[in-house]
Amino acid sequence: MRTSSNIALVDDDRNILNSLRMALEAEGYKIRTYNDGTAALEALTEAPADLGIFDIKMPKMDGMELLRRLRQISDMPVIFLTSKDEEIDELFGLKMGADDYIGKPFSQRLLVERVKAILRRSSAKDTVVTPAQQAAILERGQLKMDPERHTCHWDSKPVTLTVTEFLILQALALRPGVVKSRDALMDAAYDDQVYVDDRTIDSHIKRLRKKFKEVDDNFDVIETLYGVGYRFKEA
Amino acid sequence: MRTSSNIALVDDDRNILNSLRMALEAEGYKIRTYNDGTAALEALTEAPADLGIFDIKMPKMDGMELLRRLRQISDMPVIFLTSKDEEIDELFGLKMGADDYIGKPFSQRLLVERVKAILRRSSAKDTVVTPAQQAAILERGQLKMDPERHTCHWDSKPVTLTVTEFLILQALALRPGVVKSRDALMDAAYDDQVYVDDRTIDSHIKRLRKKFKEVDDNFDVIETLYGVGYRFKEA
DNA sequence: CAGCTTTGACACAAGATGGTGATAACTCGC
DNA sequence: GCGAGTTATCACCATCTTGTGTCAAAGCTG
Repeated sequence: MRTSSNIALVDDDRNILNSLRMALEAEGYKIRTYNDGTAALEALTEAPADLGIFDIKMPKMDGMELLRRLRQISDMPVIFLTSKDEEIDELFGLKMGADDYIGKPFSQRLLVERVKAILRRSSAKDTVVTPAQQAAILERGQLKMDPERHTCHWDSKPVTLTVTEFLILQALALRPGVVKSRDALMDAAYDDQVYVDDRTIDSHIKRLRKKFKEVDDNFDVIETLYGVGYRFKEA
Repeated sequence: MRTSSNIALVDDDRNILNSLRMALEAEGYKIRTYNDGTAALEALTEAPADLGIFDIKMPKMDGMELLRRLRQISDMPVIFLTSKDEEIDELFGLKMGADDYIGKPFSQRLLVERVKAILRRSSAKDTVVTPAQQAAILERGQLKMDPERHTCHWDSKPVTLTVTEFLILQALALRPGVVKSRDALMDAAYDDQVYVDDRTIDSHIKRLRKKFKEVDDNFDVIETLYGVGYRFKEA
């Protein structure tokens, strides 16, 4: 990855801190760790991060309070770590814009997935697709998609797409010529909380190409851009 | 390199001092070593360096204190060496502008890479490229670059660039007539932590020139400035 | 519940890319 | 014109990325 995201970990348990640091560094993120909310707040004031992962229960300043104060200076996404027996004021978290809760004990795999999901969203949010666009009939050359009927045609020949395929193709066709990263395509096809492997997008692209090849052997409208993503060929 | 950078090493362990001196001198840097913070501070007050590498734990004056005092007279970049069992006050480091932490034991190769990355950054930091600039369509004479589509045209003829090539050309074209050192180009194309050889930039420049020559035999917009870097020819 | 579809994940191979070192060519100051 | 220093170019190889086949899990239908 060319530019890696910056994550601030805050927990009073150094074991958790260390194991999370390792797990996330293995994914290529830059990690900063803090033992309590006070230190974290100061540091985040100095230098912002792309994502915060806060333990709820901490000495000096707990996660909630940390978030409350942080919100005065930043809108960075935040994941809360909660023990099952801890009282969570989920409403408060919602108001303050906590993006996720993960209950301890949690699997590192789960956490990493959530992290990816959240960072994916915040990095791709500049290219949001409006509901209106999603509902509108889409015509791009030989392609015609009708979301309402969930039908898709190529040269007036019907192509049966599954839901995921439909969403991915739609996201691509909506902006012909524009490269969509795999992250952006995930954003289009999946719920916010879900993160699937990058290669899953490849799988769907493969299935899309195959289905269209069956009605038109020369189908080549989905272009691959090595190291970047996919693109719907411009007219 | 025309003027080799000047590095101040401060550590109370002479073995570390010596091995680091050797490793860094092999890279062509000028090294000055000090055994404690007091001596280092005096010397740095007299004659500044381009980079400091400080052990955190030292007699007389530790690395933190050294940095604090140093900041009153200089903003040179600093790398801290930390033992795993040492308490790092990362916040302090952040405020004071420490640029990196390296935990002992460290590989010399790692350290040398960090050193190069930091010196590169600090020498090129005056020519930062904003994300907005990176996303904007760029037109300079016959050249047209569209980051969103990841397309590049010369006289309306398409030129296919890889990601790295695209970033380097973009950095050059963004400021026609301005010389970009290889360090600055690395900054544009690579993540902060990564350091690649100077020759790598040459390779990419070569590949760029070749690709443009293929569509226009008279292409000469990328100029070489002997001993300095590259420049996008001004209109 | 059985059978079908959809989906995500993985493994592998093929291909693209980019870093590196060597060497030749060049530039510049003297 | 010489020599030191700098750049161009080439080819190799390691690494990263992608396409595809396969499989098992999950979902859906009747």
